[in-house]
Amino acid sequence: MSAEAKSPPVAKPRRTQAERSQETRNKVCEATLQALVEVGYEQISTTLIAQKAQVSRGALTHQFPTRNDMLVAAFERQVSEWQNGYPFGLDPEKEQLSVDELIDALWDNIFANGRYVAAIELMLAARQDNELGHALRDILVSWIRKRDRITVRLVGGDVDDAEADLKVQLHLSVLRGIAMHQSFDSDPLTAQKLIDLWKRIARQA
Amino acid sequence: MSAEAKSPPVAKPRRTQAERSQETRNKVCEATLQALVEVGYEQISTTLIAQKAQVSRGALTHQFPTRNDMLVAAFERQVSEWQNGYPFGLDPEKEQLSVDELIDALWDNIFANGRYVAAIELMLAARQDNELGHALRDILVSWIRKRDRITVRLVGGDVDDAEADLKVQLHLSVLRGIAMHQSFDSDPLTAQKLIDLWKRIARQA
DNA sequence: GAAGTTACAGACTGATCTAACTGTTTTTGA
DNA sequence: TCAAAAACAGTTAGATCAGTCTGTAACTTC
Repeated sequence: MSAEAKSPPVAKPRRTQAERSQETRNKVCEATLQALVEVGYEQISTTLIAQKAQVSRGALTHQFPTRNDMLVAAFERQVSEWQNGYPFGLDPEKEQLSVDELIDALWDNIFANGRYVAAIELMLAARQDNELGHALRDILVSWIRKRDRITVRLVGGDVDDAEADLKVQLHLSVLRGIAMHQSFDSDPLTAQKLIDLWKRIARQA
Repeated sequence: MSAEAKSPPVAKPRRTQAERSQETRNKVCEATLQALVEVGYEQISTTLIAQKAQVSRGALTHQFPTRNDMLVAAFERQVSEWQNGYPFGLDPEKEQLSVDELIDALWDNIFANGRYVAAIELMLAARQDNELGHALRDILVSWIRKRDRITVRLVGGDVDDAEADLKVQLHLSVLRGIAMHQSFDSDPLTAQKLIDLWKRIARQA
């Protein structure tokens, strides 16, 4: 008699290939972003990332043939996270934010995290690397464009209003500058004080 | 008999050792700063710098035993340049600047130049390198402290006035953010527009 | 359940870089 | 004038790293 005649259709694998791939890619990207924050671009090597991600170097190179592929994927993932969290579940066509709310939302969702500076570091490092630089720039500009358009709407401006756009750019520049300050300054309270001061000033303008 | 008894005092050398040293160091530091702007930290190697500085690698390593020594010296030189140009020949105890003048002065003397971003890149890259990072930080904090104290006086604040100090920090953060923006943005006019907008807003506050 | 495909593991290689080292030239000091 | 010191030039050793390659395991398709 054959119990195996009616064998289970496929003997369901524990994890599909797609799942395995995705898991490895996730681990590598996450480790890369962490390493970027913790030890900086300079220290990143494929060997280090493989160790950090608890993945063999072979697995890493299989998923990301070149080091740049790995860096681009990590960058893309971070940008995606920013995109997914923006505009905070609001509908810019219907809802608007006060200046205070906008500043807090931008800061909390984008700039407060060490990963913003890590992204800057990556962009700076890749500035002159034609291949990597262009790849990162392409990812960035598409997000920037989207972010800026949404933000202008969020503060009640028109998409084509150059003046409103400039104001948004100033908001972003201020927070960017404070984020950079924070990454070097030892006192974590200074950043919040600067944000509060900026809120006060921006409210009047 | 001795013609050499009254020998010419020294037979003046073309260049003294001190001059030769200084010249080599100058060339190397200058080349390093240029390379930092042009090709970025990532691409900098002692070989490249030696070529760029028109100096043999031997001369370079003689003056700067390690790569870090070279980087630190270049950084120090840049900070010195900022120090020497500040506070623009004014006496902060007697003269004061308007908000507009302060913003222009800070921008023109520190932030406008690509070397500001280059310095940021260096600081970021060295963030986790204990040896290099500490050396750069030490150079930076001494200058920062001095700069901030002078700037507070320049706008008429008291050295111990926390509120005035915070305002200065915000000015610096805004310009820092705009400088970063500029280093990525293709349109060179945006920076000036942002500065003008910031002037308008800062004037009112 | 067998053949084919994809994921993974780890060793190897060539290129590159820093730091050390050896030898040469120039300057200095007596 | 001559010996010592400093500046300079170029080579080499050791380490690291990215990318390649070979072999194995897991999954998929027919």
